[in-house]
Formats: sequence, C-alpha cells, structure tokens
Amino acid sequence: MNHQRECPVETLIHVLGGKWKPMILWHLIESKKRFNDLEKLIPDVSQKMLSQHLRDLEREGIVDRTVYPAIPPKVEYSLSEYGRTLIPVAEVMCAWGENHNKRKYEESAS
Amino acid sequence: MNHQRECPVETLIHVLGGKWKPMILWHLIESKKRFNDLEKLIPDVSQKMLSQHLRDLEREGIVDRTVYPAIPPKVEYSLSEYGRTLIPVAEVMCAWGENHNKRKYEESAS
DNA sequence: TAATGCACTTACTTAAAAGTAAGGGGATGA
DNA sequence: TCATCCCCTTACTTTTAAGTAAGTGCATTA
Repeated sequence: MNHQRECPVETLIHVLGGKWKPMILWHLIESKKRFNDLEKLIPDVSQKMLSQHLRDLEREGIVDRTVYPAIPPKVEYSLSEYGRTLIPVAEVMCAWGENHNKRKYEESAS
Repeated sequence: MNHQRECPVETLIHVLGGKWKPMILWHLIESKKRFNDLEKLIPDVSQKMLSQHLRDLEREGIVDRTVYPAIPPKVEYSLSEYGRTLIPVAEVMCAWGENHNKRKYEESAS
C-alpha cells in the first residue's frame, strides 16, 4: 500500500458501498440468481433498489445479466469473471464483520 | 462464508462506509496523526466530517484518541489494537480498488 | 491589546440515498 | 375476458449524509 497516492479503498467503497450492493454480491457469490430470488433472499429490499443496484453492478462489469427470450421473461444475474475477483475481498470483509459482530455481542453480554 | 446467515459484509460497510472513514483509516495505518495532519492529508474534508467520523471510529473501538493536557491542545489519533485488525481488510480492498482503477483507465484509453 | 493556533461544536443548508406506490408490456392460464 | 406472472420503470416523498460558515476556549506570541 502506498500512502502517497490517493487511497483506493474509496474505489471499492464506491463500487460496493451503500446498503444493498454487498448483499447482492453476497448472494451471487453462491450462485446465479433471478430477480425474484434476490427479492426473496434480501429482506426489505424494494424492487427499485434491487433493479437500480443490479444495473450499477452490471455497468461496472461485476454482474452479468442474461436474458432468456421466453415468456414470461426470464433474467438471470450472475457474477462476471471480473466480479469473481471480488470474492476474496468479500471473504475478508465478511470475516472481519463476523468477528466484529461477535465482539459486540460478547461486549453487550458482559 | 455462510450464505444462510445474514451477510456480514454489511457490518464492515457499516463501520467503514461513507466517504471519509476509509481515508482516515488509510492514513492512520501509516502512523498516528493529529487532527490538523489529517485535515491536510485528506483534501476537501471539513472539520465537521473529520471530527464526526473520528468519533464514530473511536466509538467502535477502532481509533484511539490520546489527549495531551498541553496548551495549545494536542490530540493524537491512532489505530487501536483492534483497529489494526482492519489492516488486512484495507489491503485487499486497496488492491482491488487499484486494479479497478487501472482497468477503467485502460478501458477509457482504448 | 490583538492576533494566532489547535481541536473542536453548533446551526443551518444542500445533496444523495432510499422508501412508497403505482404502472407497463407481453404473454399465458382459467 | 380477466387475472396472473415476471422484470422492471417512473414519479414522488422521506431519510440520511455531507457541505458551509461561524463560533468557542484556552494560552502563547508580537
């Protein structure tokens, strides 16, 4: 890490920041998902937020959107090859987050 | 990673999200800093945001705030022992961010 | 006496993110 | 014919984050 140049942590936060994108990534790491699947998996997400963030992630090249020309329409979202480079990032972020939650839990229990 | 439970990436984003906290972390990884140092190192940050986010990070136990009872007041901010657990996280986030920036640069150049 | 430096705080304003509610297109099934 | 399913989009409102500007307290220096 180089402390002279601009901090690129910001870039990651820009791409993955906000309330919903990490959740979407999280579920797509496991497997490709349809719009409705994600809606069910992510409690309280509105359709608007879901479609907006999926579009953002698609624009960044992280998510692939595959449309099957069927009726009713079928659209699948999956991590792109590039998106898969985020898996190790998600892993350390999750590991830290889990530990932090545990710590807070133990703190509140004492 | 466990996809049944709640995604803890959110936790990390909660702790480190927003525009300024990653920057503060970034500079404190290098060495402890005073309020004014951070103000100079982080362009465009307002005093309000700086003090607010330093306080947030302090409350989360990530940053230690040391006050020297001198006049003019001297306050030093440093990563706590717990805060140092974020260093590996920052490293992978930075690495990904740098790569992403490079990719976007090459994309726009072509 | 006045100005300066440090580390903030407060009040107010603006911008960005998210929530709510409704609609739309294009079939198919009852 | 009417309702239903899927994948959204649009318009509008609310909430949250951030920006701006000014002020505070204490002491030292000029």
